[in-house]
Amino acid sequence: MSEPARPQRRNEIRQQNETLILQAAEKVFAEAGFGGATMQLIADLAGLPKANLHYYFATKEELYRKVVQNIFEIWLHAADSLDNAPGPIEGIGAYIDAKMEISRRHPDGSKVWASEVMHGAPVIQDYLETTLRDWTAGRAALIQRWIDEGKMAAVNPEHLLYMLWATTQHYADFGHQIETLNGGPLTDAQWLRAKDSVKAMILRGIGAV
Amino acid sequence: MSEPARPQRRNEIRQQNETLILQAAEKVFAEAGFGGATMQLIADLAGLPKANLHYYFATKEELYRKVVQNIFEIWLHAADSLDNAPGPIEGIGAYIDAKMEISRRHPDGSKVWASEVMHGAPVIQDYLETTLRDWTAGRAALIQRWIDEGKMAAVNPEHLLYMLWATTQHYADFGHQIETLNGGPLTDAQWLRAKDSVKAMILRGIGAV
DNA sequence: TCTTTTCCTGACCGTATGGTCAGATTGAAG
DNA sequence: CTTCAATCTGACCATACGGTCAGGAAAAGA
Repeated sequence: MSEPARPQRRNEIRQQNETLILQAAEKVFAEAGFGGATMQLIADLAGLPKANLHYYFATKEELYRKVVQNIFEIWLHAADSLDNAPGPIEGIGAYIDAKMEISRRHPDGSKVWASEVMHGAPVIQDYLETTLRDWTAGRAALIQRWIDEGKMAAVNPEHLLYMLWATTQHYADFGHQIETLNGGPLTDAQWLRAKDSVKAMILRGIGAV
Repeated sequence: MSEPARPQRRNEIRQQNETLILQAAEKVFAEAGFGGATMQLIADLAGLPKANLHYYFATKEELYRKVVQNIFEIWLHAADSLDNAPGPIEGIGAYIDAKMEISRRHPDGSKVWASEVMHGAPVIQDYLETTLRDWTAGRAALIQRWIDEGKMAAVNPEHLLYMLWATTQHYADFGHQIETLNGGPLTDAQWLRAKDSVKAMILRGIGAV
């Protein structure tokens, strides 16, 4: 085997421990916020001594930055569904599907992102001003094109994007509230219904039928 | 004058300092999160010595609890617009107006609430399970009644409520992101457009026309 | 095998934070 | 004026946290 299951190859040690730490960090940052999170908690969750964390990530800020950057990557790739779609029904429908799936599979990441933005984006302000800004402008233009082609109602593209973000991420960021009102975690069927409800209301709301 | 402008009446001293501290606390908690906020920061913002804070609020947790409870009150009263409305156009329209206004006027409160829920509602879990649960059930029934009367499409009432919360609160919680994309704070006209966009998309989305 | 580089970690340090307290100050009551 | 209770605050304390470091273990290279 050239790729053994429990190896101690140098390359893999680094890779393995870094992802281990990043996963633990994402969870702790999501649950406690940046200020409430402690390196000791992250270390315990990762099953490593605290000093080992500082070997891979010099400071708490650096570790946090990596966590946020990872989330941002996932976020952006979710938008591939929007592009190359013939119209809003397929494009926005698929985008909602993708974002709802992220809310379900990566709720911690969503919370860290929300927390970061709520606190004024001290770490990823530059991303907002460059990458996200360009991204938004591009998709707004795409939506405007669909409007001009008579494929949907003349809604404001930016506010439509905000609504898409808000509605889908709500199921992650406010998942605890939803679970409390629901009397427990959403089942597969309930997630499906949530997704369908969101898609139905938004697609009808933008006149794409 | 029985109510002088700068009095030092015992009653008013307490009242005045408590609200002063609560306002400062709301801002600091919103900007830094519970873990990142410090009593010293709150004291400085309130213009009082730190020890004075502990005279009015024994612990950081107690102060935080009061802040969250205050927000919750405002939240609930915003729903009066829903009740006693003849139908969804007036009721939900007014509710969106009210919640958008709160997002504009009390963004800090909204952020503290979001943060509290995201971290698993350690402080207001009982409120979620009692007050909010009853509240939600009542409004869901109201929406269902409108559906049964043919005044709107047969959407899922709970998911409609989630969409209303998510969309309106997004303008407070993610206000920094929106401002960055917008190139500055929203003007009066832009807030009006935001409100109208949200109302138009949601009302059309639920088939209330 | 010997050397070098990477990885690992217990013990430690300086600082910041939440909270305390004794005593001063100030308004109310008689 | 005197008394009493409420209000205020500088100084202080114990703790917890982020971060450091010297030195040991282990893999890679020669």
